[in-house]
Amino acid sequence: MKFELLKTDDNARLGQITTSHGIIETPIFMPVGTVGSVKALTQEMLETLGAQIILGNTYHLYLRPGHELIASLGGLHKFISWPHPILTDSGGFQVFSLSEIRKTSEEGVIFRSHLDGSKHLLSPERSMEIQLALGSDIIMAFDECTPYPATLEQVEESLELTARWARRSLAEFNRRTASSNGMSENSALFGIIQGGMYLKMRQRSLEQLLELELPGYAIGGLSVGEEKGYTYDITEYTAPLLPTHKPRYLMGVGTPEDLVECVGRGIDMFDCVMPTRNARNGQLFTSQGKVNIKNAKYAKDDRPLDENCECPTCKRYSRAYLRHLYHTGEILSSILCTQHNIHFYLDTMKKIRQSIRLGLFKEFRQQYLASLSRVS
RNA sequence: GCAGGGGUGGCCGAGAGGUUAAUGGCAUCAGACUGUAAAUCUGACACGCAACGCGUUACGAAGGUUCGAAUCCUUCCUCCUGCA
Repeated sequence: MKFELLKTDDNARLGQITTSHGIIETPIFMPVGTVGSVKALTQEMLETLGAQIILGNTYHLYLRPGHELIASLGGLHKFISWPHPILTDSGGFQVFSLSEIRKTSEEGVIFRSHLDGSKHLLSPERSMEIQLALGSDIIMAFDECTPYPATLEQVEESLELTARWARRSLAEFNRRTASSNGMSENSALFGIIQGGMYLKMRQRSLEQLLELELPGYAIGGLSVGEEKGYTYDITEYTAPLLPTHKPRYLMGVGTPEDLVECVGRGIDMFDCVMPTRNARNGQLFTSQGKVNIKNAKYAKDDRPLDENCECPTCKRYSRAYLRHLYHTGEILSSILCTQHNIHFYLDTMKKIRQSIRLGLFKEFRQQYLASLSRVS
């Protein structure tokens, strides 16, 4: 993996990540495909929409169908027929989201499978083994996504654990790939900064992880229920302290506004479940703001969802039809709505990149944010 | 005609004298969703109002018994099943 910083415009950065499965233009949004599928979309559709990289999840793919099975079938890219870049999350987020059914120790985390209740240990070593078996282009260190709210002491303890796990992740990565710097021919290991909502703790976490000189860094533990101001403040504080010539990934963020705001604070990569999940629940993102397609007011509305949108959904179908599909529970509802939302997110990133290229990011940001608050 | 069983809020369906404006489910309306245990979850859902309270009307219809009835009695309307 190689990262080139092509241009900056204030704090916004235009760059390019080269992996063995292709080039990623940054800033980028990465659709989430937890179990080897971006829900409701085919790989063909993702390609048509211009997705450059998608996510997979260590915990979920380990449970089903199993990383060994995937490895025996030639790796995740081949298994799901996605010849483009893939990033896998380490399972660190499941430490947070499955807190009811897991137990954390120094060694790692014991999960009770949400599928059958069986016990499984996920550790830095295990996470590396799984992600390498999957053949992921970008591998995330195994971390603990610190919950919110948390006291200073809790945050400190959590970030220290994440740092120790990061060291172990790196050691295991190097051991398995016979490399020395978290970067093999096929994969690169990214570290994750924790530290809750405390700037000092963020700095501490950052210093610990920078020592490892990993090929890329992520900011984790945001958008976990905190007030929006924190998300931006922590990002604004943390991002500039990360190495200039390495990619910066803000994990799990966010809304369209978040993307623009955080590119403006120096972020290169984003992923979020929001466009896909919300699409399935009838909430669509448009150039004029959010639209709840289930609302009665769209029953007789024969306009396209977003008149400014070039996606296959908007070019062909009406709001009335989309509402009908949602209300009748048709599978096509999820498909068309997800297609639109992913298009909207990817298109936003494309416009962001273009504006940075032209040195007009600030103008774009202002105009974009203003348009989102229009009534639709 | 005889025997038996029913009619409950938009629909289905509980409740069998008093915390019942009436459990549930569906439908409807609105909201939420941020490294996916999510095609999920939450709220509203008789009507009116100066509305975390008050008033009115409600369990096929009309009477009645009772301090009190969707729940008991009478008549009527109506639906279903079996036998003729």
